[in-house]
Amino acid sequence: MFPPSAISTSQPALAMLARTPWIREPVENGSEWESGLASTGTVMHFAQDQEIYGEGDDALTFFKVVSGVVRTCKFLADGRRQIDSFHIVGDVFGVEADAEHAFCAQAVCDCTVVAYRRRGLETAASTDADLSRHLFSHAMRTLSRAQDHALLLGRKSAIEKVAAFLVEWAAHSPGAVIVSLAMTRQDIADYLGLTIETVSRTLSHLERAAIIELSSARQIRLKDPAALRVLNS
Amino acid sequence: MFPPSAISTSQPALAMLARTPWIREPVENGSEWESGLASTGTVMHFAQDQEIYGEGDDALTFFKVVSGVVRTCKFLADGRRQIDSFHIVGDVFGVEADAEHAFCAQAVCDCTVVAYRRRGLETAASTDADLSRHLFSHAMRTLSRAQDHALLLGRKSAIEKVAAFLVEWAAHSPGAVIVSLAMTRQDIADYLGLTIETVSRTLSHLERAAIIELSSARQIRLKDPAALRVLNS
DNA sequence: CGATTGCTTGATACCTCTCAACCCAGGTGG
DNA sequence: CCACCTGGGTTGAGAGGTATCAAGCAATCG
Repeated sequence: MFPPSAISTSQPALAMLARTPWIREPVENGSEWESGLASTGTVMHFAQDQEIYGEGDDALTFFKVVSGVVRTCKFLADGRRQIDSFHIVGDVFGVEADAEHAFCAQAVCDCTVVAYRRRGLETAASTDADLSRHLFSHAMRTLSRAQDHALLLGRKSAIEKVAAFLVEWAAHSPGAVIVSLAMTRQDIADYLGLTIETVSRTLSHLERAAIIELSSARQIRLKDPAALRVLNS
Repeated sequence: MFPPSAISTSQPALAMLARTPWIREPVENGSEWESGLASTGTVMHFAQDQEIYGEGDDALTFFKVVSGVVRTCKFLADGRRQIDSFHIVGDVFGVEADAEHAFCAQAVCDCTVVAYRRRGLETAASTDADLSRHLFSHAMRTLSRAQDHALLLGRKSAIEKVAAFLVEWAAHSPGAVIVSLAMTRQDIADYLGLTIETVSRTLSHLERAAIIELSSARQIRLKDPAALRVLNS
């Protein structure tokens, strides 16, 4: 699961992360958690496309993104892939109810994560009602995203899917004129249930319609965000 | 939300339901819960296609199916529908993290449910670690189903989708030779991200391949369950 | 440089949708 | 009892959207 090279035992002071107040980063002077979680987070680095954990691996740890982007995905026997979610800074992933990870997690680009021991979370949650509420609400938010995603996959056309993706991804950098994509067309396609060709064609289509502008393949200017939102039905 | 006719104040002794030990049915002699939840479950009946709650309704209650089948679904602005899940006896639905229901819930056929006050669950969970663990695990199981569903919607062909549906639904009556469908072709189509015609054609196709036999439209004999499972990749 | 990788574009195939007709079972009313 | 109606389901013909196969382009990297 963890290539030795990926593990860093150092615990630098990390910038405050906004998303998950119920999980603190390891702090400079020790490994105690504000929430009372008596577990040490381990900072780890992964290179692009490196696997963080595989589908079916023992779920002994869960993770929080410090920098970069992580994707979680499932595969069919013949290799077809469905990306469930892209995780950005502050996002927690790999929390499971079962003993095994239901997904595989990979680095979309070079990234840094903190790994936490699952046992620590579970024992802490059993006595800390507040933490336990946070855990539940994390699960429910993840669920809600998965359900919206199912609506997209089951009932939206290619152009609606791509528009939804752009709107969702743009929300991560509010106010920005240009959206920077960390992932390849293949990632986008596997997230939206399309092929790379259809993604590419659809982006070109949106550009011809003067709704977006492809400064480069990964740099997209949203010229008409309202039009994109309309496509989200 | 609740058509007055649907509410029954009587609380008959209900058969023991296996699925959710963390939520008991109201018992004959009172309304106390074994789990310590000090809230009364209200037995309610709904006719086929009747709405139990709508998308965006205040999530003041959640439900457990006593008999019949319930579907939870979302809609796009133009009416396209995606069914998230079919709920059968013992299933809990309508548990939310937000103030509002994320879905709409409707009766697939005439059915009976018990409605529970959400507040009761929440206050009980705040002091009962075990209940709170059950709540979390319920959320995670629902999440896991939603994620498998997303893989199906995004990456499977029509025949694989239908096969998956039959296998999943057949699992509800293990050992049975004939699978009884409670839902219409439209329900199946909206669950699988297909049209009714494609569902119908695919079932005919499976029948011609001697994998199933349509005793009637809603009664399906699985002649070759192994073949169905193979189609699930 | 050549090789590689990611992306775009074109031609064509094919799967699923759309539109339409028809069938069938069940219910209703004459 | 039968004619009729209705709703759900099936089937066919054709259209259309997305996939597939293939070629070419640009940027990056040995």
